[in-house]
Amino acid sequence: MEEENSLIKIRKDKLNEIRSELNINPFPYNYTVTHHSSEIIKNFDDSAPSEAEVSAAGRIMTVREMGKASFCTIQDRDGRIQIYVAINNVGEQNYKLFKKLDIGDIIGVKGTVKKTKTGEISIFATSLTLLSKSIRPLPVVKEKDGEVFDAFADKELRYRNRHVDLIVTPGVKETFIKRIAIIKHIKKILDGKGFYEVETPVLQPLYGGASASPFTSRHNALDMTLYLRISLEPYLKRLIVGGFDRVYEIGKCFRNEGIDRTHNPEFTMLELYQSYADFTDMMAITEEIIEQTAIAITGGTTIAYEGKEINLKTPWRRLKVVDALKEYAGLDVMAMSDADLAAEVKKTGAEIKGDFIWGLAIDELFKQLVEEKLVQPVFITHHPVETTPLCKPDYSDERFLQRFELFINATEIANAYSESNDPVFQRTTLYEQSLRRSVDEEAPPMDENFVQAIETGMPPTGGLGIGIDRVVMLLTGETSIRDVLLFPTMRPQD
RNA sequence: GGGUACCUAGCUCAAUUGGCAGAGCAACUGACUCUUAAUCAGUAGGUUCCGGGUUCGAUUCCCGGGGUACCCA
Repeated sequence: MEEENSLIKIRKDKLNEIRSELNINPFPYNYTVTHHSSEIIKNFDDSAPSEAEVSAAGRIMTVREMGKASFCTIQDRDGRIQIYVAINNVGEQNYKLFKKLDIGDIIGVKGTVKKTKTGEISIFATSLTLLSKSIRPLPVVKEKDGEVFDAFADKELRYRNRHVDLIVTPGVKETFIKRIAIIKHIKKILDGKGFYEVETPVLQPLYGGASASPFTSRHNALDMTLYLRISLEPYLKRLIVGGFDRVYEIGKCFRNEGIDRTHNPEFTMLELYQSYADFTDMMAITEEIIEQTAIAITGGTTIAYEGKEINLKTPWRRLKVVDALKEYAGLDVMAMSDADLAAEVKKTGAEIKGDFIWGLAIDELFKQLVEEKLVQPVFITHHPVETTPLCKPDYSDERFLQRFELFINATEIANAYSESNDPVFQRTTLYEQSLRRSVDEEAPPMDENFVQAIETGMPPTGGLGIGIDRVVMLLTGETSIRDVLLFPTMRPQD
């Protein structure tokens, strides 16, 4: 148990005094709230002040005591409002209670709404009710004219104590409310197009749909290993086979890899699959999702991010991987020998796992030399066939795929395919991929049940994956994934 | 995986060349019936992230460990 500091001791003593001296239950069961702070301020009519009583509740954030009349500010679900507490209005017992309250306590207030002499709309309290006594002190953040003093600045403490961060750091709650709105809006768009939202297994006997190391867990009763999914793809495709012709899922995926500004071990993906569609249909859906959501959240299609201006107005540019290499890196990879390609890869400092493979070399060069330059939205298309076994080759040149990745602000936001549905081809490519496990530990194992599903017959299908956390970062201006995850993964403290 | 920086009171931060560990806010006591970063007077509050080492003496220098942030692969 944590050692008790003196501030907590003092607050526990006050808690006992409230019970024993004032005969007040510090943790009552409910309280009737008639108005929230923002409504009170919005509804206030200076020309005809109402004498009607309002009842509000919230957490005490500031206290200014002055003898027999004091001010405090409470914070509720959507803002703050000042409370005027005068002994003449609330009575002696209530005022004694007020003197024992601390920043962080949750109170209910009844009173009338008026402006103070200095013009601040306030509740002139007629009674106070303690709703919950706080015994652990909050960081004290002061604010004047929008300027914040003594901000709760230690990111480690903020992430480890997000409940505190949400209370005291301006804007944090708003970011997460935006996240909620973004996801809601995306669902609305897809629901409107006749997509069914489904839930597929998080715990899986085999994993696939991406190249990544999984988290491993164990089922005791079945005495078996289970993996946390690395993508949503394998089960959503089974549903396409099963006759759901349009499905999507927004859910957590888990990848056992490092943590940085754009990676958290658990993150949220949207994947959708549409029967009878191809990757160009997926481009149209991607454009609609991002553009329309940006308009709904930010009010327009131009967003400022890290000092750059990003224009999300559609349609977006489409550029083949090999053309992007020509344009941004000055490399005509189609005219280069394998040896030249290998030498270029080596120059970038990257390494190719296993033997030289033409398509993977081109993919690596793209990642190393081009990605960082793709600030405005662009669909990068036609990756080499070796980059994934789950996508159809393009009929006009079978060395390349009917695939795109969407880049915005040098970050991969979406990835889409004309999904592979030739079962003979699919069995071969997945088997070959599983063999790569000897040189690439991220290559997923062979999934016989998945191949059998494809063998049953999957319609031509367009598939799309969107990194929700990255979309939220883009639309909220946050530069770290940790600032758009309520509870980012942290190492244990001790 | 590599590099750099940071970790001091509940919070935000100081501490000169290695020389008594400090301030503001918060807390506590008192004054104050329209304050708003309230004000005024006073009081208290520390395992300087952890473990070693050098030294008469370490928050400071060295080694190891932990955590976080930023940059790079």
